[in-house]
Amino acid sequence: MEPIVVFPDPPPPELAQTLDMAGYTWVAAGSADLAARVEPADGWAGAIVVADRDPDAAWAFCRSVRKGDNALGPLLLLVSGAQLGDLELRDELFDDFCLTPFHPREMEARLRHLFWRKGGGTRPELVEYGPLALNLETYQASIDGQPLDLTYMEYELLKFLAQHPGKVFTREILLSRVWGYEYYGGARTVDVHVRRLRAKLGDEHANLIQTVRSVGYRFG
Amino acid sequence: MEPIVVFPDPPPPELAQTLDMAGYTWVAAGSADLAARVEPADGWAGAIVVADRDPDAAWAFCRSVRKGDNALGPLLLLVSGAQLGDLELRDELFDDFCLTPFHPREMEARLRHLFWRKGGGTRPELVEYGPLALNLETYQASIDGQPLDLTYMEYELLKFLAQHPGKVFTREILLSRVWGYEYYGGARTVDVHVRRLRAKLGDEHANLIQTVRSVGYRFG
DNA sequence: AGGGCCTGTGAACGCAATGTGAAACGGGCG
DNA sequence: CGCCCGTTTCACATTGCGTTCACAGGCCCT
Repeated sequence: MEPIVVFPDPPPPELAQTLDMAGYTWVAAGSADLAARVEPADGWAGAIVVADRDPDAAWAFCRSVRKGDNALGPLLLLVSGAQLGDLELRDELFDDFCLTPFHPREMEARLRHLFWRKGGGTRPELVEYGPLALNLETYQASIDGQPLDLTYMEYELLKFLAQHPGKVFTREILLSRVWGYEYYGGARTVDVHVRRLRAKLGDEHANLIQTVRSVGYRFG
Repeated sequence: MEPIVVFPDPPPPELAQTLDMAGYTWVAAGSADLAARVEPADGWAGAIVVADRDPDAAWAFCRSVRKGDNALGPLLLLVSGAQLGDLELRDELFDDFCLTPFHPREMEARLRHLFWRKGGGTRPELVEYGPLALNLETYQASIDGQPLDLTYMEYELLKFLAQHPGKVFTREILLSRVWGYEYYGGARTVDVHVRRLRAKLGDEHANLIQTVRSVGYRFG
């Protein structure tokens, strides 16, 4: 089995010990860049991200590793109880989570179950909503079966919105979740991307992205 | 959302309480037969099986419910730490598990994540009062199920009032709490917004916002 | 009944939030 | 180096809606 990539470097000793005891091979990486550089030819089996120490760095790692073109295996988060609320908007970033301090046997069980699920049923990684379909593997979007020619940011923005249909997001939230936490720039950038998305969606479906005045945008 | 089926009947009180608090509708079933008999037309949203009391019965329930021709939603197990080993050979029976005693917020997070993975639908945060419902995530208000087209300030004012039913607020208090502490403007602004709210609520429900002469307004 | 408050009502004003077009920026590639 | 594409920023147009005002109507007290 390919190794698991673990963030951060070094990981907490109890995590390292648990992984060793359970017989997993793993490699620690201090950043997504590093993880990509030392990635084995056949990819990582999955990732374990410790998020209770430096949450922002952990989320950034998740995002980067999930955006990689390689279809990364399951991603398991390690969070503190106080972070449970933070998970709400980040469902797409992880497959399972475990509270710290964790019981080694619980961690083992979760990892085993994650990898079992991975091997058993390969699901088509799709986001669908009405006539819209986003293929997360091929980075292709289509509406009514017609492929859309979206740029990277357009695709990412549409994906994020479509993953939370109905929910309203402020421009600031969108900037931090789609562009990245460290992004510092004008909020009007969002408007412009929304405009181009609407144009590419066509008159008929432009209203898939709705404006909520003095709040933000909503999909659906 | 369709109800969740819970085993056994009755479930542990803390589980029932957590589900209620999180806003899920659920039905307890003492056996798979019973669960099949009372199943709604559109199926169960998922299942929660408490396995720490009577493991054998719990496994039997899982097997039966999984064998049903209906594609049951996610199945979440509730197990004790001592049972972690038992999970190893039963990966196909469940989608996620939670250790007892469980933290309500962990349970909520797992349920949300399970249902998110299933269909993208998350449980909305609502403010409800009689026929009125305010969805805090989508910024949508509805009365008797009919959506209301409210502006931002109308929505905010109605939300504030509905969050404190029965309580009377002076115009000054409303201005400071809804508009903002630093707000400096005429108190008649409140009147106008109340009027438009009443108009949009319709004749039948206009009295949801009551005038308390020479004091202010009250909801309910 | 009458007068003083208080609230409801309709319309108009003005600003702030958003839409829109185009130009500047920046990085990758030939 | 210069071109191309995607992104960001800016300036301007537009419109939605929050605020204000004047007046009408109702309630309560004397």
